[in-house]
Amino acid sequence: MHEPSLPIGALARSVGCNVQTIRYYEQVGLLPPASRTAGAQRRYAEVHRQKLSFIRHARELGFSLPAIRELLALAEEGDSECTRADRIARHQLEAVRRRITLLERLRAELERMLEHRHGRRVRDCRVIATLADHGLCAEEHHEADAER
Amino acid sequence: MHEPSLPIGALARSVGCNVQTIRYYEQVGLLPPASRTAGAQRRYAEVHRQKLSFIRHARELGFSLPAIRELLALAEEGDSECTRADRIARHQLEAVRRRITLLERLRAELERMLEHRHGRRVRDCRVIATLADHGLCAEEHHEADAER
DNA sequence: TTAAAACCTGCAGTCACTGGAGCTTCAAGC
DNA sequence: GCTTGAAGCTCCAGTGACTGCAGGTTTTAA
Repeated sequence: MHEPSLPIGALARSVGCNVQTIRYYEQVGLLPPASRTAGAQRRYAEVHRQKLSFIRHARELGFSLPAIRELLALAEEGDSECTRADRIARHQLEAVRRRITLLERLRAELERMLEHRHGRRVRDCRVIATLADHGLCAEEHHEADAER
Repeated sequence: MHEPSLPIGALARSVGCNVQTIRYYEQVGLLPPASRTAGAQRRYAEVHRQKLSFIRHARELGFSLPAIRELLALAEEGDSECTRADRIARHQLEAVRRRITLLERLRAELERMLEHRHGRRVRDCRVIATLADHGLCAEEHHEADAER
């Protein structure tokens, strides 16, 4: 067996992240240490690629590193109940939904700002005015993000 | 005139942020320094409240601090052309739209993950499986966020 | 053998705050 | 005037998830 043969750069290219990120994941214990050549360079096996791919995919879905850590641990032991993983995913989904709602409001307001610009001088500028006077926006979006 | 009379805590409450944030804005030069009491406590005037409100509102809309700095400068001199402010807002709107598109995809995938869970053991868990195997997601959302 | 590309460690920086330690000042009640 | 507790002060470190750099070493192909 000569399995672990992927240098860090090739691994990075293969999952679409950069090398510092991989070293960072190793440092914080998300990714198990690679084996090393005589000259101390990292060489990765297929199992690393799979785990890293899992992590990156989860990151793209917006999971935090602590959440991913837990998901990885759950994935490891295939016997345990799925409910915990479900709960994490559901939590994430709710966060995503909240964020979308918020962003939709922002989009609406920005569009309104840009549509209604009638002045070409700042003093009549809707963009500035809207920002200056919170009362000008139709919906109130005060409630505080609470997220991120 | 006894204008500047608002202590930092009251100002914070009135715009819905916390006091450290206000001190931070002063530190990075977004908010002009408040006048001080004999005992060196900050006292704010109405103009500060307006400016801070502008900043917070812009932050809620997703503007970065550098962008806000520029918008504030523009708002200051009411004579200049509005186009710059427009460009900033338009740029921001595009970013918001991209973000929404991305998040909609994430939401769809998370929902799919959660709907199709048939196993109650991790080894059959759709959540874990989806994360482990990128091929399982219908749309591809690889292109790299590029945003935020 | 040589040269360039890729790798290594260690540390600092990013963004927009947030939190804490340890101290001082203010305002209200007595 | 005195006390007390809330609110303020400065300075510094930490957050999350990386990213970038300096200065050196290893690998690989020509």
